[in-house]
Amino acid sequence: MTARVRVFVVDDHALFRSGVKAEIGDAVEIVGDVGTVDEAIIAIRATRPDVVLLDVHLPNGGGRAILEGLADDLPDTKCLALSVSDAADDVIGVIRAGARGYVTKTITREELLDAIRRVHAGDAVFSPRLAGFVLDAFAGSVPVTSDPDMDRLTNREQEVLRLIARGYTYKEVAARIHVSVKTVETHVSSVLRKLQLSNRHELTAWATDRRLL
Amino acid sequence: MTARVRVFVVDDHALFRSGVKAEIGDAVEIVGDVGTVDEAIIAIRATRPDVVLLDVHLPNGGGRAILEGLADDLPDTKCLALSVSDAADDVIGVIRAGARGYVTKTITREELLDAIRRVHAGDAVFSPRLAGFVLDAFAGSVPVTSDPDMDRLTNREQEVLRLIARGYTYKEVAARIHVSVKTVETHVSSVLRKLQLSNRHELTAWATDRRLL
DNA sequence: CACGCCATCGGGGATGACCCTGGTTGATCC
DNA sequence: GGATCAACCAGGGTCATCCCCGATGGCGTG
Repeated sequence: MTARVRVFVVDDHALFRSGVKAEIGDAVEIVGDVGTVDEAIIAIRATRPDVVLLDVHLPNGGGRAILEGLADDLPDTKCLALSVSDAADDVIGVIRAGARGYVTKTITREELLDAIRRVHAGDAVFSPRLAGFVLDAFAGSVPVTSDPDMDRLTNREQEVLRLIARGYTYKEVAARIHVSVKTVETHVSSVLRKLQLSNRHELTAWATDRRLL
Repeated sequence: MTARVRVFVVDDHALFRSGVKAEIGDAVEIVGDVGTVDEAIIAIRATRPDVVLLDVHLPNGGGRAILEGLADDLPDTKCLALSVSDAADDVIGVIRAGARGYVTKTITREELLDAIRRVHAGDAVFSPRLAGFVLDAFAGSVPVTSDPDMDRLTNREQEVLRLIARGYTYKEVAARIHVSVKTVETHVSSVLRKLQLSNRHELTAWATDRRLL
């Protein structure tokens, strides 16, 4: 390792940033540290660090906002999410947004340095438990968290909902479940009202969100 | 660790299975080993091991066939893919099928034992480089391998396509790109004709398939 | 310069989507 | 036995979707 890894720190707690700098500032080069999303996007573009240590929970959008703000502009800059949270939603969200690793703040100095080096080398780094969340989401095994909205629909309404969401016309749905088009219209209206949606496109989006297809 | 982890080995090379048994048979309990997909599904159901060491490349479907054959019947049995291949497709495929880890056969005895214990504990285990493949696929950063169908559309048509696929009405699209509703209709017609689709619902499905949203 | 392609717009029309206000039947509950 | 609700159906209306026909101007290519 000839040159030290250039690291940028984003966290809304100045004390935490100081802690990171004090702990690992001798082993890596801290090229900057900020506490807000907007500052981060500007400063990261300017300094082009090797690795960004990114707090997941920030005002104004959090780490995801930064990842999305940077988009694909900096292919050589890897982001390592660093959070107190070990919630699945946080992990999955930030990974979807493009982070290359996720570790919790309980990490030790040595583990953090190792994680930074590995992310910089192109590897993905995880607290093992958290990797499980990602895999579950990836395999699609999060089976829809029992749906209160869906329960408010009658059986027939749910049946119609599924067909409509797949793009069938009212006429096709009517033929398929052997009722009149008018009945289908009635059911669709009920579904839209109960789910507070305004048309079948939103309904399709709603259904795909919940993987009901 | 009071009881030894119960491990089942699936690999079409008997020599390799012997090697695994010789190497780690003292540290874990090898409850069985087979070389074919069909035998594996039967024997794994019967022995209910804690961890299955699973070769990815097998005759008759490979490791994925076994994972799919077992489906969710054995929630307490974790599968650790073990392969000579470090190809992204292999890794992603077997993870999608439900494997909880993937390591290459270059692994050392100690690393393998550690991987087995961690998978058994519910963690996900990866050779770091391979984890990157999974994350890339998960973040959807495989940006659609250059789309011949899409290329046949003009810029304006692609723009309209994206908006229509998101559920905007013709009127809303017209307002957004500052043209008349009639122009939007024309573009949509062209898109539907060129892509050989018959309505906007199929268009939405087509677009989500390709992750154009 | 003629030709093709793109982008823009229009008329007219058939069908679909969505809403509103009705109605009947049958099951269930108190 | 009245109240409630799911499921079914109708008439009539408005707007959206999608198709047919057509037109104009710009822009690049042979």
